[in-house]
Amino acid sequence: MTSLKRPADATSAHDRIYRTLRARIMYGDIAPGQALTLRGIGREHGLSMTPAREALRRLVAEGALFQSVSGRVSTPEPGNERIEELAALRALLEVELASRALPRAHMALIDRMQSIDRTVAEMVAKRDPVGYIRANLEFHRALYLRAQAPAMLAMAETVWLQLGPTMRVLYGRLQRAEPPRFHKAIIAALRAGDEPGLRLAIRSDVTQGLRLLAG
Amino acid sequence: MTSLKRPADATSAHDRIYRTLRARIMYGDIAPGQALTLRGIGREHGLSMTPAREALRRLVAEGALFQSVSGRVSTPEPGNERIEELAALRALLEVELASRALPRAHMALIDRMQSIDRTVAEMVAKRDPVGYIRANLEFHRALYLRAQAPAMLAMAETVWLQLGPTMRVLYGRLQRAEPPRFHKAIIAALRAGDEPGLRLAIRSDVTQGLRLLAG
DNA sequence: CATGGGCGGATGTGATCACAAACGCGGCGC
DNA sequence: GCGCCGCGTTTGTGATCACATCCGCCCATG
Repeated sequence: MTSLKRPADATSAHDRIYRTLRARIMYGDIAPGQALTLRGIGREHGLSMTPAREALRRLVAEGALFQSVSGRVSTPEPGNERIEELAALRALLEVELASRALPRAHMALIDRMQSIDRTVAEMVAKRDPVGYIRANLEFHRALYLRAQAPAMLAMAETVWLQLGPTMRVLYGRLQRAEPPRFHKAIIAALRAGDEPGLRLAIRSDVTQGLRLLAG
Repeated sequence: MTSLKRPADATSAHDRIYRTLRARIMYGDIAPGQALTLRGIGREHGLSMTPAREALRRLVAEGALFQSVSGRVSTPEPGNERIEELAALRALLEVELASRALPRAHMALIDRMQSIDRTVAEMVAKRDPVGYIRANLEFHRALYLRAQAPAMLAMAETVWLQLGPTMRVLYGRLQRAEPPRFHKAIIAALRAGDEPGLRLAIRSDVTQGLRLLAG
């Protein structure tokens, strides 16, 4: 564990740990309730506990991880009321983001979204939950990037992050290999420049999967 | 600086630093562009740089502080487009929070909000920007607490935090001692149970001050 | 055999150290 | 007098250590 190499590192070490863990959590690669230890995370990345501590604390601050009173951190197991609230936040933020992106959506973007949607369908067919969640969020992010609203997009991603572990069990629960129904409606509304239709389609798509949890 | 007694400490040390700094930033007690150093913050609290580092990193993660490429942290000096975006976020989140709180707003809550509003007016008369911002946010928080939506409220507070240093210069800029015009409209809508009116009043109150910056 | 106490390992927290990079100030050259 | 270079100081980063606490497991006891 001797610190020697420092090969022109673009980003700091804790940032690498942070990004790695963040991606794993957001895309449902970690099951709810899983415990994470400072020394364990550090060892996995060949680093000491210092960067691991900062990465974990940041994820806790963002609501991606839960910290018990004794300081142990683990991925959260949110209750239904919290899931519903996060879904409502997704709807609120993403409808606004889509609405702002609509006037700037070129044809190239719509084509790219359709391509991503095909990837989503592939992942559904392969029963790959992590790939599914990643592609699905990529579909949304591609649109929202056009909204030119970085703070709003960051908030939406924070919500995705908090929903990550839940989305895993959720999309593992729906066994039928059905791709998201509302993506086609989203693309159609984008093509038509139909703002009310887009808002409804986004809201439906975002709320869709989460609804069957409460039922 | 030797660690001696830790007698039933309710919260950890970095949390105390975090809360202190967070309050100072949110209520506009720190001017934009002010630099903060790890050793300086630690020394101010009689602690080493370790807890200071974690508190600062958390505030950076929440967007309350800006970190330069060299790692130095300072309070941000946001551009106008970012301020507008944050104001839009306030409107989006707080209208929803108010709408959810409306059916649960008892008479006692409305009375308390009126009392807080008098404090706001006092602070305006005393030309106390920090007291003004604190009382004003307390007015809003009292209402939103009734929404029973902790994640949404946390997001709204994060936006307040990011706007803190800006609000200071903003409310320092409007020299006339005028209390917020729309608080009365908010209270009236609450009394009447008028949801559309409440949504409009909240949106107006939130957007009011920020508008004159762009003008 | 069940249950509770105690002990050892695991874990988080804060302090301190070593080091590299960045900042700033003063002196030197023009 | 003005600008630029260089060095000392400041600052952030990661590693390591000391310590208190927590968790779990094993064994003794009823």
